[in-house]
Amino acid sequence: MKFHRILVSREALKLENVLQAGQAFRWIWDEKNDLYMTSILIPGHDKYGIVILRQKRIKKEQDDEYIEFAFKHPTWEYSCVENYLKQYFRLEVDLVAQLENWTLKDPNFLNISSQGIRILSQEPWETLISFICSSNNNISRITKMCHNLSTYYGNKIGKFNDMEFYSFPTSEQLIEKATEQELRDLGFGYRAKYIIETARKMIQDQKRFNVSTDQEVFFHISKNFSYEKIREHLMGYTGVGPKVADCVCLMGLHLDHIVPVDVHVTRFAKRDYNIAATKTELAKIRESYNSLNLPITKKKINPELDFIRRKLTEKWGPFAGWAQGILFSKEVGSTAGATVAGNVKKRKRSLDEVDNVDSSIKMKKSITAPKIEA
DNA sequence: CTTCAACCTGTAAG
DNA sequence: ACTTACAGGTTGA
Repeated sequence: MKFHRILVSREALKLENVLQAGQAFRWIWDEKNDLYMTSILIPGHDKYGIVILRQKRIKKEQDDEYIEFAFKHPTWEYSCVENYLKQYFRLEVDLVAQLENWTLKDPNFLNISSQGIRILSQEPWETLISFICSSNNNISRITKMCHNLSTYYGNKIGKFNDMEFYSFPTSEQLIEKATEQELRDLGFGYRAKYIIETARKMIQDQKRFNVSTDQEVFFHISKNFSYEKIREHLMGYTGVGPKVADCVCLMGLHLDHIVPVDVHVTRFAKRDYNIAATKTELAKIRESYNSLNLPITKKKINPELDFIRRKLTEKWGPFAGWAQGILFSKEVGSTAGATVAGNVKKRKRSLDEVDNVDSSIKMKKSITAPKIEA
């Protein structure tokens, strides 16, 4: 297995804080070898492949800082994987410079490190389903759900280190193979219905936009719609409210200025920024969705949270979503009370429990319990 | 239009 | 052992 390097500082990217901290849910951490592994689809190649990443934790003096990647796929060249990873990690965005920029505008950033937290550019369909699963849920279980979707409804990709890898299922595969009851038996709870209905609507959207893949549907709406229209469309799926829609916009459709507002963001927005809307401002927000003719948004939106979203985007600028990622991590870390400064919660998946899935619905423990790193 | 209970499940904490 | 609270929300009344 040959590893290739991509130069990037740990200040700009820390795999441990990006790959398993609530943004992506299908990276597997091999604790023993300190590797991160997943299956990915590179546009232009029809088959999924396996990517392996690693990053040294300690930097020696005057050493270059880099991440390393290896891969397994019939036709990939190292350069196309490198290009893919560069865009997956959005390395064209200078995180250190952005942090400086936020610090200038916002004193709250004064003593904050980036922790190497970046916003990823993920596959939108997978992002949508993952974040539908995220509602009223914890990272450990979301991770488990995403892996189970792949294992039960995706395609077998191949093995690495004795571990079987699967693709993330398309909407078509979900409709073909999964039922609501089966997903419930797999532990999805009330989200089972959301997933089935979303997959069904996605198939309809493919017809409506005259395309044949999930990805093309997202490409279409992202290319032709404004942010408000994109969100309106996303909230047309069952189980998708403003927060999930914004997560898809930010992490799936690279709308970098979008700030998904959840309970943690709401907390620090009020506490640290004193953000509170007046009645007039709330009325104005409602009015804006009326005049733009966005009935679903109007129905699902919470004007108070939408106000917070607007204010934070206004404050932080074009990469506000990235700023949110850093503060969010800090907020969750401190509320969890179990992380040291500079480290986010880390979770692992053990190697031996993943394999060996038979056709019967058994699932449950494919992921080990969350582990907090000291 | 706002408010609020209900919703599945796994796990840590009482 | 047994109970309760909570987790990056959304829905429907």
